[in-house]
Amino acid sequence: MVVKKQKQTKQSINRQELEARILRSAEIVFAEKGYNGSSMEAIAAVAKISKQNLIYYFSNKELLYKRVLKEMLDIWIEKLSFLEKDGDTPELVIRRYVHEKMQLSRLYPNGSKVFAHEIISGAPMLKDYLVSHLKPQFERDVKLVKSWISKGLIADIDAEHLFFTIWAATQTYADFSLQMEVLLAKTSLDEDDFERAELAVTEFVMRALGAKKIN
Amino acid sequence: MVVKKQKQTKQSINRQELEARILRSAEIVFAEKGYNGSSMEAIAAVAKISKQNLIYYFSNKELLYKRVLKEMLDIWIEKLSFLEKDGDTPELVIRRYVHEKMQLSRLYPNGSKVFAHEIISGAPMLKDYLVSHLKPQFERDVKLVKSWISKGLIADIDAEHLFFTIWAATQTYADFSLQMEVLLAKTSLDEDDFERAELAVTEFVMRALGAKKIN
DNA sequence: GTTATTGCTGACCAAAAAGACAAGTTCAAA
DNA sequence: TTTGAACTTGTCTTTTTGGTCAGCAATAAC
Repeated sequence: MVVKKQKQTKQSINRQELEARILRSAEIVFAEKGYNGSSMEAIAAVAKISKQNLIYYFSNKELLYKRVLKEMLDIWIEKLSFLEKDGDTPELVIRRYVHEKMQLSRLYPNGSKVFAHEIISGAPMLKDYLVSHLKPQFERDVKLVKSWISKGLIADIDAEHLFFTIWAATQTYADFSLQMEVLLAKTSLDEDDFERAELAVTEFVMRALGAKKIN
Repeated sequence: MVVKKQKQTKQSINRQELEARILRSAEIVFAEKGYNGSSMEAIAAVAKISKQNLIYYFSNKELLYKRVLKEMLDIWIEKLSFLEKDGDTPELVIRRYVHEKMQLSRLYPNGSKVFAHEIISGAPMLKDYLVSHLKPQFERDVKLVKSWISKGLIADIDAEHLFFTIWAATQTYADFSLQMEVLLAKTSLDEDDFERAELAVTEFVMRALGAKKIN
């Protein structure tokens, strides 16, 4: 693919910066209010621009929403490729996978929430993307896990539901953080909470795999 | 508490029925669209009454929404009391807990989704209830698990995060059912899927507890 | 049968919000 | 410095939606 070299004028730099700021702002508002509850005006206010200017950059709400969703999903798909490098044990691969997923919950809680809202709502804007992008990766990853099982490298577990469980257990630290904050009597989850969470989840998963050594 | 005996007229019976139908309808719409995205008109349409009549029964949207939420939470709190009967092993108690939670995901997917939307959005209408009702139960249950650990009945796991993981892993079968349907190439999760899911989740949790026999 | 209560509906209103449009402003290239 | 393009804003229209209100209809009480 040919990348058109764009001259970096003052304007184009501003444009990029402002677009990024808008996307971050939209993420915050969509995460809290969902698609329908978020007004362009509210997003503009967070981004500190006028509604009209927001519309200039993203001509309508649906488009903006889809951009936010797609950004999040692209990050996930990139970071969560289940790559088996030479010499990696299944244990290490899965351990790394849990770690990465947990990082994403910590670093992108808002994007994660937008995604969650969307899926819970029946994914009206996302279904096709799931089929075309997520499903192939899922099937590949499931196949790999099943091959580990058949080679006796890990315990005989349900591969599909292993993924569902890992996703749920990690994603919950983004989506349901408020519930945990209430139950743990904290104003927000800090570094330590995430570390403890990752340790706990990793240990659960490792035991499920029948790993011998747990540390 | 004195229960006022209400005469069961034809009207009052209809009222109860219609109220229940409205609540079920509201649950469906709120689950799909969230609070802001759900219009009273849409709820009325599902319940097959006029918007004005809906407002006659539930004078405003917030009230209706809170009723739906409260109904769901009351069911949860009732079904998920972590009761230790005489002779129950920790293993059995937790096994039953997972089973109950899974049942709730299967039987009340819509209520579960409404709850999820609410928590993800920062629980604007629910925070107080969480503090007053859920937190005490959580703390009691955590305490019990910790006592099991100190008695050496189960492995030394992180009690708080054990609950977070169980909740996430079970709730996901209600909230994220669409994602699974896409990935498993099904139009809806059936009895078998839930059975398989429960088996998988139960096994994960049992292994995490360090249970000797797994079946 | 008459009256009072409960249940229901149509006509409306006010607020919110998406987005169109036109006009003005800033900036970069010639 | 001029010119055209990129950027920004104020005004207006239309649609949606939560909710009111007055009145009609069905039912229960007497």
